[in-house]
Order: sequence, then C-alpha cells, then structure tokens
Amino acid sequence: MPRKKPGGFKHILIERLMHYYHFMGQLEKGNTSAYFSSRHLAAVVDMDETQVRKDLAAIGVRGLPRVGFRVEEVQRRIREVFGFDEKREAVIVGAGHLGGALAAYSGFATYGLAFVAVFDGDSAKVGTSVGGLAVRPMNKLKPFVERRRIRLAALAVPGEAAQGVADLLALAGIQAVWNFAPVNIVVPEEVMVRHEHISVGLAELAYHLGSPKQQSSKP
Amino acid sequence: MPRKKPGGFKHILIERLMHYYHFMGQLEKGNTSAYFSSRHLAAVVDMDETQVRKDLAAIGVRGLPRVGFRVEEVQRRIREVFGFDEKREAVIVGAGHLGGALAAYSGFATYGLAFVAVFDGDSAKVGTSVGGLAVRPMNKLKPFVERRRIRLAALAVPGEAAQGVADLLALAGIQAVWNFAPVNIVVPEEVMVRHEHISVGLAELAYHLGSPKQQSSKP
DNA sequence: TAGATTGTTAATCGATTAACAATC
DNA sequence: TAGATTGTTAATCGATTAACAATC
Repeated sequence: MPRKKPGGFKHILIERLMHYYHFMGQLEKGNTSAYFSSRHLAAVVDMDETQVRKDLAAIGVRGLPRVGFRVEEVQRRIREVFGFDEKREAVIVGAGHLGGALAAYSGFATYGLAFVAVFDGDSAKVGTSVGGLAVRPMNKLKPFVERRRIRLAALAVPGEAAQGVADLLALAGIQAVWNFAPVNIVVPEEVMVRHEHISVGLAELAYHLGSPKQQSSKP
Repeated sequence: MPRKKPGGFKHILIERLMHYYHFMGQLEKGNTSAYFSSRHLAAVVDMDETQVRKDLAAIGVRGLPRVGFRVEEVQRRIREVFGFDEKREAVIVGAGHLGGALAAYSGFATYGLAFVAVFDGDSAKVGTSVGGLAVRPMNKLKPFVERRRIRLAALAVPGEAAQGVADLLALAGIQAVWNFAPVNIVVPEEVMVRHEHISVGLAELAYHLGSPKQQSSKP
C-alpha cells in the first residue's frame, strides 16, 4: 500500500489533518473566532505539539505567537485543501445493503460529495430506489458518467463482481474508485483506487481483544 | 491517533499483514502447498522484500532458503495471530442502513466474527428484522451482552447518538467498540475503540482528484 | 554441487521530538 | 514590558532498505 509519492501530501499527513479537523469541531463549540494553541490541540488528539505546528505549516496556516491558531482559519484551510466546499458528483455501483447505506447517508454533503446515481447489474433491482436514488442498469453507466463528467465512483458490489465492474468504470472514464468491495482490484495506471479494507479494522480489534476464551488483553 | 504501544504489534504491521493476507489469497489460487519468495510477494504488493521477510519473522514464520515461504503456513499463522478461526460474537447498535449492511454482510464469518443481535433505541424499529437479525430494544443490551459474554460491539448510529450509546456499551461491559459513527467518542480507559473514519478515505480521494473543475491531478 | 533465497546485521533514510531564538 | 507561543533548526529516534554470510 505505501507507494512513493513524488510530491504532494503524504497519506499520513492527510489522515492527521482530518483528525485535527474532526476534533476542532468539538474544540471551541460555535466560537469560530476562538484560538487554540498547538499544545492544546496536541493534548486533545494525543500527539506532539511540534507535529501539530509542522502539519499546519504544511498547509500554509500561520499561527500567532502568544495567541495560537484561529479555529476558523484552520478549518477553512483544511476544507480548501480537500475541496470540501466544492460540489463533487459521484456514482455508486451496487444497490445492495452497502450501496444503499452510502446512498442514504446525508453526511457526505459536508465534504462536498453528492452521489447522484446508483447502478446495478441485477435487472430486478433496476427501477427500484435506494436512498432516494433510482437504480439504473449498467449499460447506462458510461453515458451517464460521460455526460455529467463524473470522476468518482463508489464500488459497493460483492467481491466476485468487483474486478469486472472496476474494468467498466475505467472504461467509462472514472478517475477515482472508492472500493468498498472486500477484494483488491487492478485498474489502469491513471485511475486511483482507495480501498476501504474493513477487515483491517476487524483484525486490529480482534488482535487487541485476544482470544474469545481468555478475558485478558494482549501485553 | 498514533498512541504509543508498550508492546505488541504495531498498527502498521497489522495493516501490512492483512495486506499480504489478501494478496496471498490470489497468489497461488488453490495450490496451498505452493511456496512464494519474499521478492515475489513484495513485487505483488509493491513493497520492499526485506520488509516482507521482517514482517513474517515478526509473527514467527520461517522461510526456507532457496524455496521461500509456504502459502498455507503463512495464511494459517496470520489467521492464528488475529484469531480468525475462533468464533467471536458481537452485537450491532443501530438498525439503520449501515447497521443493516453490517448485519447482512456474510463475509465477516471468514474472520471469525458473527453478529448475533441488533439493538436500536427507536421503538418503531424494535421487532423488525435487519439482515436476518431481530432488532431489540436498548434496555435489553446490557443483559444480552452479559449473558452471552459479548466483548465487541459495532456502533452504527447517527453522530448525535454515538456518545450516549458508547456510554451504554461501556456500562454493559463491552471491551471493544467498532465505531462507524462519524464522530469521535470518549470511552473508559479499558475500552478500546476503532474508529472507521470514512471521511479520511474521502479526503484522500478528493485531494488526489483535485478541484472538480480542473481535469488534471495534483503534482 | 551451485546458486537462489533466507535471516539478520549494518547503513540509510525519514519522521518525530527537543530546543530555542523570534515575536507579538 | 514580560512571558507565552510560534516557526524552525538541530538532535533523536525508529523504520526502511541494503548487504551479505548462512543454508538448503
């Protein structure tokens, strides 16, 4: 997974920025003109304060000595970096439970994402509605994506079907695939894939819980 | 998020092991007596071959000079480390779209996980069925968890409700919370939380896609 | 056997943390 | 002003990669 990026932000920085972003929402409830010190935020997110300053410097946010960083400015800059205030349309492939959950979840709007269509290969599902979106047949995918200039697709089909659909998505001109299928997919070089490996989270929990029999946790 | 672990496996190692595990499934289809070299696997997962050897050594797998590592042995050992062959029961709180998707997904069985109950605070949902599981009222959570000695709970409620439910889970004696709600929750020291931050994946994709207007990607 | 591949030590690289002068 | 907090350089730490003797 750790592929060398020549420039741009590192995966880990993006993750940390999002971490700050989420905690800052809770930080100074409502009071957007509030300031916070790197030490304060670092304590909240359990990290080093220098790290916080470095990360904020990386996205071009300047703090004020003796005062700190302005909540509003940091939030705005993070939203800007990730384009959360822009409107990005995307499609879902797979009208099953997960596809439905994605379609129904209203929280994506906060991040500038709007799912505008659901596609499914099962003709029995075509015409039904999931999360307020009509399910369309797969042969409408390419024309739809081209017409609306859609660049992002969420892949929410069973593992067996994932690679085939990924091929179709690439063919349709999709530039980024958000892969929720529990398998690795291969795509052309120019297409980026983000694989949400749910089993990694499970492995983490399972490991730290230890055996179901024993009640104690790992050293 | 990066909290110091005194001992045990690092988060990053767990992630890499799961990565190997997934690719090994595709590696030598069916032929479990097959061997692979660290170089071979490293090429497939786009990593350094020494890294692969180190990681496998870390979980106590030995390779054979000139031959490599046995697919079957590595897979078995990884399953052992994470307890995938044991039976672990868990509950879901939240009978919405996501809770339903989790309940319906049959793939967890491969990892030794079985969701055995769904709870929801909405009395209108109680008594209905999601993913083949009856939805139960929240006041049954504690007795159920205690009786079945359940240690893991998936939290699939709206953000506003997450902290309240997390408190109930801690009270019920849950030891690990798999948090799918889009907010950070605070829990007692002894409870571990794995937060599946979906917005991190979205941020990553959004960043690399760049602005919706421009067609080119970041440097 | 000869040679490919391991296990492991040593070297490198990058990321984290400490320190501190600049500054408001 | 005095002092808290920044920005940034230097030091440390850990993780990745290279090298190579051991080995089957």
